[in-house]
Amino acid sequence: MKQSKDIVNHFNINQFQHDLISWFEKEQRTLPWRADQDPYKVWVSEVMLQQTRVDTVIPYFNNFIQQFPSIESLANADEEKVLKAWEGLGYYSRVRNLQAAVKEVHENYGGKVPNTREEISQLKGVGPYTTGAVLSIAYGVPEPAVDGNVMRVLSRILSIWEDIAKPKTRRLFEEVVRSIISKENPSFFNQGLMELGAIVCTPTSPSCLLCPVREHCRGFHEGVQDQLPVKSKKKSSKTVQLTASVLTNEDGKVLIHKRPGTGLLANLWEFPNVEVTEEAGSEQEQFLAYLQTHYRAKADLQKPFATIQHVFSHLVWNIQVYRGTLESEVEQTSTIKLVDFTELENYAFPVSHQNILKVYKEVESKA
DNA sequence: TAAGCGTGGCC
DNA sequence: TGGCCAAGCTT
Repeated sequence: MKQSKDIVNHFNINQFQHDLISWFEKEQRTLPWRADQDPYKVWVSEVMLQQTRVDTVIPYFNNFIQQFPSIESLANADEEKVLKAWEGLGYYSRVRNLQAAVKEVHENYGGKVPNTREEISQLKGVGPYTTGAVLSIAYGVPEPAVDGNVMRVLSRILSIWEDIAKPKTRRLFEEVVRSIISKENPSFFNQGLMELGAIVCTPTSPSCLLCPVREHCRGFHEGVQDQLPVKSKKKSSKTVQLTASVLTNEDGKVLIHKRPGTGLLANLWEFPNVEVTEEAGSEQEQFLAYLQTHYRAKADLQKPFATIQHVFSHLVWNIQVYRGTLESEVEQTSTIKLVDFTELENYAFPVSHQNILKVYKEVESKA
């Protein structure tokens, strides 16, 4: 691994800072979280933007801030409503961690987001990137905020060939940023690097001819910008077979289940479902046995009305979906509910189960 | 360190 | 169309 000192040797730091920040001042996009530097709003936006596109985040951010405009309002909010506000955004542990961290700020920091690396980085869900982003953008502290954009942009500008998929490489880039960040305007420096990655120095086909820091770019001068950054591929995902059902009782109410508080889609609601295997008898038999043990419910299953595939980042669900009628009473608990269809909108569902409901309604309307 | 953790858009 | 990608964090 190279040393960051060697990497920035002969690099015109002052001119680079000036060119980058001037460009950002002129060309930055108008985004809702840039209206002010309220540390809480900066924080919320940074958490939402983790692994998520700007265009996707914008409506979620506006709605979330409208519902929970302050540290106090989010600290006191019902978790069910918080999850509902995050529904469809993915990586749901982000928002459970955010609320837990906001509660800590409310209780232990007088409702003020801490402004030191030591304090803020210890909050739940606040890692190295978010620490640097909030410190630099909200408080003007010259800390690195190294995300995928920054690694791509700097790997090209400085011709760095380390594998950016490795955790160790992020730490190298943090060292590099520490050695070139503007002490006068760390906010615009960090945001400028990210903005450049988002609209000019894109993953494929970077617009080098429009780049404000082209003169500083070793990758461009060497004609290797398309080979950078180096990023190893991750393993392909597994496929899981699931059987699920929309089960209604004689009152027309539907059975829903709350997922466990840890792991995939934690604390979200779903229609009853179980993983089925080749060996353990027919798919339908396995599902009926599951209903008996998990819900103490008997049901009359019709034929599957849909096959839904849902692709996650690390796995694929193939879901056979049955329509069915409950033939016994179901005891309701904190994780098992019988609700009217019109009430489903009060519960947060993963997209896969939103799709189950959508197809179910389409089939019902035709019948 | 590697794997788990969502979703939608893009070509 | 399936793989890749997008302002990462936790364990």
